[in-house]
Amino acid sequence: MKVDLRVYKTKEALRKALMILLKDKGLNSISVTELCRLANVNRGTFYAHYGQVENLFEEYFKSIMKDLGESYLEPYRHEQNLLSKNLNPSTIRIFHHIEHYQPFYRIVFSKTVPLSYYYLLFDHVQQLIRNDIREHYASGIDIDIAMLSAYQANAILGLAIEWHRQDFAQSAADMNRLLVRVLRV
Amino acid sequence: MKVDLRVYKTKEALRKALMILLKDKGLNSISVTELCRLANVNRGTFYAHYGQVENLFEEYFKSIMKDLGESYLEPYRHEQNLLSKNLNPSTIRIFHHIEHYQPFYRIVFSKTVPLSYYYLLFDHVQQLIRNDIREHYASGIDIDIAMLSAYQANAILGLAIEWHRQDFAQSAADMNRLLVRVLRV
DNA sequence: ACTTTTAGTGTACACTTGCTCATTAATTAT
DNA sequence: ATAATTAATGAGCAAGTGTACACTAAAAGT
Repeated sequence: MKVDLRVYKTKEALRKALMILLKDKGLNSISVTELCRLANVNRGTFYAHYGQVENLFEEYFKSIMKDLGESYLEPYRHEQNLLSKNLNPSTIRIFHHIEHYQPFYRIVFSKTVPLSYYYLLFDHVQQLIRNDIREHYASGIDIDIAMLSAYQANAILGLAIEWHRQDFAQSAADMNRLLVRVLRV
Repeated sequence: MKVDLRVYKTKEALRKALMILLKDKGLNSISVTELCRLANVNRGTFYAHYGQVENLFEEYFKSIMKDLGESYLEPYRHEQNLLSKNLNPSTIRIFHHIEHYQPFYRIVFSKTVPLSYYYLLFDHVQQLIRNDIREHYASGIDIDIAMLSAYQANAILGLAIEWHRQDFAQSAADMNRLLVRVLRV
């Protein structure tokens, strides 16, 4: 099933308009009306596709999450397990990923945005960790894997939050080294 | 300076109305109009005090955060350091705190709510951890304390998120025991 | 090329939002 | 008790929201 060209054009126009507006205002203060005005799309058309500005952003979000999954999952497999003590910093790509999409993550970590985006990010990282645990601790360790992976995934995101709060002052490589040292405490 | 009785009454009425509405709808789908209708408060009065529904909720939030700070900070001081290997589960009160205010935390952890509430919670836990680190690791360890505390605080919140996701199936005591085991992995 | 399908448009309506301001009324200070 | 203060009200306004529906036009299938 091919995508209707009209739909494609409409969505592109809206996405581009959103990116422009996001440069100087928060997601929640962008009205449907001004977005459509800028995108030259009828307001009714917007509602047919999205319903609210957040949903449009979410679509973009998911494409970026896909990048995190595809580009960064593979390297893990060929390296030491993710959270062991003899962790190789270069295997952890999440900070590089965030650095690469920095303008985007400034939005994701901004206070006014709904918690759902954080959860989408959390889910992805948790999944990466979960795979890692499954591979390296074999079948059964005596702890709930959902809980263990939630703990470790969110710990890393804690560093990302603090990184954001410090306005991304450190480089991604710095953050990797920092993670390794934190794991040794 | 005494609080004007009229102000007190208005805020009370609004807080109660909000609690009622929150029982069967999300924070973001509560309109100012319906809130004021239920509270018998003029819409203009609401805007004079809060500006948006979120700010009203935030006021309530902060009173609960105060409880987390006051009731749970003290016990830490007389126990082993918080995140050492010989941690006593009973010293960690955060899960009990969440359990106690469970209906409230169902809102805080719900997807549609702004990230700011999560940050308020994060800040408090980070502060607890930070104090703990300062006391037990003395003056200088070779790592950025902001980062280390962010890591550890958010790790614990990761467990809370997963707990919420599993609909608080475990008891707070279970969560404490789980934390101890996670720390030993 | 022609028909069918379906996305997008324009308009309309009832409602909410955020804000302002003169008026009313409750509370505080004397 | 009375005056001074200030919070709350009600009304009004321009703008945005969410939804509906007949229409127009672009794209897909043949």
